[in-house]
Amino acid sequence: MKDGAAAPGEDMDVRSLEPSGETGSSEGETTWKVDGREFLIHKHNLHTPFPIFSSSGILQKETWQGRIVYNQSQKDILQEWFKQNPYPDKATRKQRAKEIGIPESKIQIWFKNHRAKQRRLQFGCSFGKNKTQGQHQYQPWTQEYLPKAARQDWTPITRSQSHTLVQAFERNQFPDITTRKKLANKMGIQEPRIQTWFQNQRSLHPGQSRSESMNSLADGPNGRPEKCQNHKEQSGIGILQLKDYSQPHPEDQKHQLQDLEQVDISYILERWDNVRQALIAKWDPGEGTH
DNA sequence: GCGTAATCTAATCAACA
DNA sequence: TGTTGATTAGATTACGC
Repeated sequence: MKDGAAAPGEDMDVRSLEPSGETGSSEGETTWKVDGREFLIHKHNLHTPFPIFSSSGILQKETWQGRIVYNQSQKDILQEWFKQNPYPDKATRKQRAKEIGIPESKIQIWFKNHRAKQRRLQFGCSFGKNKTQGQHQYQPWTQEYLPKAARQDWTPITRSQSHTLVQAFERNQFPDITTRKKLANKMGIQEPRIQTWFQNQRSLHPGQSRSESMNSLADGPNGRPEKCQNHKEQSGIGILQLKDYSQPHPEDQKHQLQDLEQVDISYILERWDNVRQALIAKWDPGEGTH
């Protein structure tokens, strides 16, 4: 854990957020000192009304869910279970999840990624390039473990729940983890089921692309939103990111920020707007606000 | 930079009305 | 039997070390 960084899924107390002045850097860049840490602000990041911090910053819970880092003992256990059965059914996954304190959906993801890894190891990187090959043709494990077609825990979705989901889908076909969790809590359905529902709906109703769901304010130089792939260069400094895949509309984004528990979002928005206005005046005096 | 958790689409299966 | 929730693979993205 880096100093000052929140643990995955853990919110910092933004009430202590206190912009303490800018420090100059290169042209079109400045840093915003917040609570002892520095956040880099790029000139082209100023036209979003809602600051989105990188994972090294404050509001991590945006598009990318903070990833779990399994410890060695958890990995050992998972690998041992994988040897026993690379396709555990839902009941088994739930049981395993309880035993090592990892959500069942994460167990499922781990097994899926591990199967892919095993295939790569066995067949090399070229494996999977030819999609005409049968889906289960190259399993490195024995036939007895081929995936069962068991669909346990069928989740009936009521009419009112469906209505809520459809409304959410119409607003945004690519809800982020925060939105999915909010929906899950609201409807009493597990978040992975929400995710599955949206995936199935996107298959049934292809229309809005992922990029179309992005905030129009977040358009990059080519009229398309910037891809969020600069984290590797950030190394310890937060960036107020302009883009977020799954924010279709500023109002939705505001609602999502408001949903961040324990966060006085009006405070951070107020501060952000002050900084933004000051920087726009500095960098684009003639442009004014958006 | 690499390993890998998380996410996507597409195909398919199977429970349910 | 059609609809729809669940699961899979492969590809890809992005985070942590």
